[in-house]
Amino acid sequence: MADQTLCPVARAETVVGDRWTVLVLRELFARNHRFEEIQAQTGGTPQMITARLKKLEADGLLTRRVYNKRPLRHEYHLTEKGEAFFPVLMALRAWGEAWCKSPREGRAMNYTHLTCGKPAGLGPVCESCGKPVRREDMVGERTAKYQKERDARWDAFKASR
Amino acid sequence: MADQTLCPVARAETVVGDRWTVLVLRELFARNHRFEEIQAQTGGTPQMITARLKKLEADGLLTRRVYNKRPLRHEYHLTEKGEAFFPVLMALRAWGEAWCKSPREGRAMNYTHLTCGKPAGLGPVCESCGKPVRREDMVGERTAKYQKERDARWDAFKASR
DNA sequence: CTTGTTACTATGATTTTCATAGTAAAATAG
DNA sequence: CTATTTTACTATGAAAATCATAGTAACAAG
Repeated sequence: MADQTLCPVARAETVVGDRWTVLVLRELFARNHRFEEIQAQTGGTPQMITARLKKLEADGLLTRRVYNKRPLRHEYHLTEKGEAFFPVLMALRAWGEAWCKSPREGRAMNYTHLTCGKPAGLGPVCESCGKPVRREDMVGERTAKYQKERDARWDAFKASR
Repeated sequence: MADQTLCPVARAETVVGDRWTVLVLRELFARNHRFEEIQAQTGGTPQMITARLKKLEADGLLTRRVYNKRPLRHEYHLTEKGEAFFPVLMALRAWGEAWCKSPREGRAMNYTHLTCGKPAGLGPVCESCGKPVRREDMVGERTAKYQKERDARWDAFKASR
């Protein structure tokens, strides 16, 4: 865990400073827990995904859970440390929505703040009620366009074998 | 700008999904605007830094500003898009402080929330007054230990030439 | 007993990164 | 006025990571 610096950003980046790693985490937060789904939705090669899952496990962000013996199959689940990464992903999402898109492309996800029952928006606090949002107080829903995109990716993945 | 996906996280990662890029941004937020300082504090090789600065400029997160003609010298400054990345960096910092350190190592930075005059803490909202923190409402101060670390890195960099 | 499913591993070409060294264009020092 | 220093890079070649593609292993279903 220890790097050679006190800087928390540098520390964090040795763990999550990699595109594939972040995309894998995105899938885990989206409750896709299996290798195949993660591979299909991130578009990574098997060894990219294998390597990131191993490293994330070694770094304590996820655990393997057996869901089938014979043949032995695992699901990947976030630990507390992994779950704690949520605010970073939300901040990244907000920045991506605001600065990496043309307006007409539209959102990928919409979150509802369960505490107040209204849209949570992009910020660290709910745009409707102003309270800080926690993951467990929100439900995310994919927009139709984004859901379609994901379905298409899954189909394409399945077709290529 | 357009990738092949609507996902803002994936979009963002094509821009900032890289250790060096994030460390360069950290230095720019720390108001280190020159090549040498950035190189020294990130520990990158010249071409790592050159490449990231070029890409960040191409992606619209920073601009070059001439501070000396003859010889031509530039400073690198964040654009609005670059400045908007601040919440991500803060979220990453919070996660790094909370999960990538042993408690006895201590903080690297402490921020004071100018609006209320008290410590801002790690969260997206001020731990003292509860309001969302913006960059312009905060002053960060390096802890003595972290400042010393940075001074040492600078000295070592300077000594190696 | 062949086909399908899931989760990988193997391979070789390409690309990126790293460490080290060197260049260029002045400013400053002797 | 020559020699050193400063700042910002570029060049080079070895080492490591990544990519596309293909293949394997272990079982389940028909």
